[in-house]
Amino acid sequence: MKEKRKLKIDRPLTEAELQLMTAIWILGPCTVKGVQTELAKEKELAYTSVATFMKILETKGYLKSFKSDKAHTFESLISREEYEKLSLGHMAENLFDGDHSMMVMKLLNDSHLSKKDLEAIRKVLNSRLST
Amino acid sequence: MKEKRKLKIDRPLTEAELQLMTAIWILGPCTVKGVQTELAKEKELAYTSVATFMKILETKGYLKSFKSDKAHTFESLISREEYEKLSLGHMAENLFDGDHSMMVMKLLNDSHLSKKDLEAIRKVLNSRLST
DNA sequence: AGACATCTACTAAAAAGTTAGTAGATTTGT
DNA sequence: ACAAATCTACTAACTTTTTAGTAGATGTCT
Repeated sequence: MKEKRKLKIDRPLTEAELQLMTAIWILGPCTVKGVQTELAKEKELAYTSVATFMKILETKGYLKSFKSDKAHTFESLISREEYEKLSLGHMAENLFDGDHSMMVMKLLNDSHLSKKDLEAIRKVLNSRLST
Repeated sequence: MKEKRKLKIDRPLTEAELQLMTAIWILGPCTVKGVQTELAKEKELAYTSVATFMKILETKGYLKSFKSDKAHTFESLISREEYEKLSLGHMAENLFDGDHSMMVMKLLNDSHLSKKDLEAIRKVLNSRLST
């Protein structure tokens, strides 16, 4: 049995926090400076602002940090995939009365999915159904 | 061509606002008192707090109100279905790089969907594919 | 070692979100 | 029409989020 650290997430990431985390997920272990640079593509933010957010995210349990040679290095404690899952679950609870299949239906009907997308989805669906 | 009022939604509803709107979607046109009562099942809130939220939601363009006999009656300007769609779109943008099909995949793989759910999804999928 | 750059910790302050009270207006029942 | 109840508008306070500055610590280069 694999050991599984469980991250307790009561509220989802705020908008700004999510932008930070997105940069961190792209970069992997990184410094404040690294995140600031990556983030700059989307949004300019003062070095100290980025640092503040990193600290907040650490306090909230999304990041851990350790002191490497010069600057602190930060590392995500939750993968993007995990967070995507949590986030979908949160949305399901809040907006779809917990019904995940409703969400799938809605996406199928409302999104502009290409034939290729739909085929890929069918493939996954079939493999889920054939077990 | 059907006339389509476009509701500009920059940010999604906040947690508390969504709870209000959920009550309003259940009730249809309603008063502050009605919403307070409906909401009480989930969360007790002072009459004036509910009134404040209604006003905020009106200012933000989610509700309109008109004075009926005694109290104001409020009415939603966006259906739950529309909001669900917007919300999914928002999440797609923020977390899935705009890729709706990724979201579907994730739901199929991560959610505990029953055989019945999966069959229903297949049905929708097939009808989307057969056009 | 001293000067310079960079980093962290602490502080702060504005904006948004959440919750509710007070007072004056309106309605209702008698 | 008057008293009681209810409603709206305005205000307020407290929390969280977002953003950044200042000062002191730490590391770098010569």
